[in-house]
Amino acid sequence: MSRRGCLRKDNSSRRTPTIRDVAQAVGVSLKTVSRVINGDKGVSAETRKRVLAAIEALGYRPNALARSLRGRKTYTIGVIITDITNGFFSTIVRGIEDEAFARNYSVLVANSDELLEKEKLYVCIFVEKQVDGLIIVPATGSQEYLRDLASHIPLVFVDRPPRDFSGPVVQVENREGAYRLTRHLLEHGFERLAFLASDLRLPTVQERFAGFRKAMDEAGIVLHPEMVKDGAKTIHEAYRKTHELFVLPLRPQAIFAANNLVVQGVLKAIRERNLRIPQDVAVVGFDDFEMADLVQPRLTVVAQPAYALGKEAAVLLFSRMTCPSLAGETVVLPVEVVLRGSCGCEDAPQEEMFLKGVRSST
Amino acid sequence: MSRRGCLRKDNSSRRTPTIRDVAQAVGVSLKTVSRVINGDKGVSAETRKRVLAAIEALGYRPNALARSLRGRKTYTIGVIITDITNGFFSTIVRGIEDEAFARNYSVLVANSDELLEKEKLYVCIFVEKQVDGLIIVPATGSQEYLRDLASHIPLVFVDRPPRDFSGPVVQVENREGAYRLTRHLLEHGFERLAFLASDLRLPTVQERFAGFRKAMDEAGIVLHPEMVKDGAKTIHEAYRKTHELFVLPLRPQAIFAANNLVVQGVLKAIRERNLRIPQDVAVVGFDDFEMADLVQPRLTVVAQPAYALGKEAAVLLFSRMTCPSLAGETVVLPVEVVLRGSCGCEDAPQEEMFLKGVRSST
DNA sequence: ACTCTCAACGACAACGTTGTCAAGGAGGGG
DNA sequence: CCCCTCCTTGACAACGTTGTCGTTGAGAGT
Repeated sequence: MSRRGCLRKDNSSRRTPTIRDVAQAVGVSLKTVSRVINGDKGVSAETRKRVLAAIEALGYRPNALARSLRGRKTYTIGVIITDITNGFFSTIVRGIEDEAFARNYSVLVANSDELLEKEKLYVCIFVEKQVDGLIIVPATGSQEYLRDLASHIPLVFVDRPPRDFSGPVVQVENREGAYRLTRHLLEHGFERLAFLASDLRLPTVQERFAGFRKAMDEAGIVLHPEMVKDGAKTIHEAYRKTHELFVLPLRPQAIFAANNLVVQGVLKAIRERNLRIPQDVAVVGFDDFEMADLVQPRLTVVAQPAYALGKEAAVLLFSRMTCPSLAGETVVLPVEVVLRGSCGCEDAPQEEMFLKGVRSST
Repeated sequence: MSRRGCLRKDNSSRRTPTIRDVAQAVGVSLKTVSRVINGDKGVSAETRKRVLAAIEALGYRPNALARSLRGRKTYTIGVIITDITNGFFSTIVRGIEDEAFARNYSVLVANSDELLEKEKLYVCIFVEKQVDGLIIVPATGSQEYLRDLASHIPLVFVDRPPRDFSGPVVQVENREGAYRLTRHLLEHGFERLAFLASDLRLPTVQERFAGFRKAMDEAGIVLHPEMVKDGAKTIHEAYRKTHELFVLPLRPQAIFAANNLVVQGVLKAIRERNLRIPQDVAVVGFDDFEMADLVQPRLTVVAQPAYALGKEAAVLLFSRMTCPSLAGETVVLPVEVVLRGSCGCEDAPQEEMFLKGVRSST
């Protein structure tokens, strides 16, 4: 009487329980348990109840990995932005996440830091992790490397179109917004306008510059090269570039800051120089943010619908995931010029509820 | 001559290639290809070269899902914060993501919106997705539900300790920071201090309030209940609560805003009332952020090392992942009181490089 | 010539699910 | 009584990897 056959099928050890353990406990097949978990029909009420009880008792949790491997669907999307720390991008991510959450999807996030290599690496990692779709804020450089991938996995770009590659993009009216804002500046009578940007190679920045330029051209104003500054990728760099602007023999009368980081650097430099806004120099920015409303004077900006940008990108991605035949659409969201004090307008904060007749006390 | 045996093993159709396709192409076993992919030894240079060539030719990419299922490791961690839109949390996430990236890990993020149910749901989803670890900013409520989970998966909390549950936490000196800042306010001679918070049930807020209170007690100042306001979870709510503070018969001389959102609401209300800071009312905040430096006067705050908070949490998580025996540690990071103008101090912005002798021009 | 070692490689099972197909029994209609 | 249908259930394979173990053959040592 050997001990052969005494198979060590001891499942009692501390291991996270699987569907097999549940089946064994109830005395049914794997498939039956699977059916209960997925709410499939074809299970008697009696059996279902027993299976559910066993699941509860054992503390069984389905393994999404196995499910995904089998079902070829991970319910996960990848999001690559340049830097989550930037309020504009974190708001986009929030828009995406909310939409994903509503559809039972999770979100993998990555910061590319505007580095193409990092972007590529993350794309590779996320693809290997079998994400069901990818939303990308393309870094400077060529997105040509995505060509092959695009036919295998749904892809959507946000904020900027990719380079050397065409795919669905969700972006804002950069040109139009910059054009309108610049015109407004010109209507105030300013002529020496400076344009300060993070990176003129960025599509968004190019569009904004085009709008800026168009307004200038239409007004017949010559734009001096030294009034256009590039490379202000951080607040500090923007701050430095602003100072450079002010040591010029002909100082700018107004500064167009091409994004939210730049405008903060500009503000900092101006404060340091004890210049008054807008009397000594007017300032406007592209992209609104909470604090733009709280500095003195309040900042005039082009407000971008960052949250909607993310949400629409997600909506577009999901629609392409269910119906890949959709052609590469481009969605352009409207922007709004928000006039406050920094452009030279008289700043009239809207009265809010609590001020109805209460303004008295100092 | 029947057609039996003519098995339809046609792998040429457009399907993403697997390790099997590579093996077939080269004429070796699955295992050999696997070895090449993983850099295992036991493969001749010749074979390795041919396998690599086939991988390249077929555009093969390993499937991380299958790998993870087999290897019981996903190289993914889950991060649950309350709202990525809040600069404090997005910076924490950045700290985590950088550390994860350095270790070849990816990050799943989720916003709980301070809703316990949402937090639970995400924990459940992430666990099912087999994340290797979890970093959580616990929402208000009890984290007791994590008790069972904690023995199965490494868990680290950031910013706040969980309730009804003990686990490793990475947080800042809330009490100490608030205490020091409050003392500073008292040294300016203010006596009627108001404390405005998002939610007094939050551990961080409780600690900050305790520090605030301690300073007040030590100074022998009675704290009137109406000087403590709760429930300012958004900028707008903080704004409203601030107005409430000002219709009181005895208005506060200084306001302690318990977080970065609150301080923005406070600022907005004060602006609207045309009060001067700090002459009419002083303002200080907990948590520093870029714009605190740009409002007029600049904001005096307790600066929290948000990035380090995230980074340390990740470091702690990874160390627990490799060595689960580690007891539940608590890491407390130091804070710094940053004196600027809003507390009543004379605001002296530090001279920066560009101002060396340039200040002249107006 | 024989054994021994070691490198190179492969067959097989397993990770935890779910889709496919088929079986078994109950019930209804002729 | 038989056939057909429907409901419930289960066996098996497959998803794409990798760990275990076994096989083969070349070369070294005696």
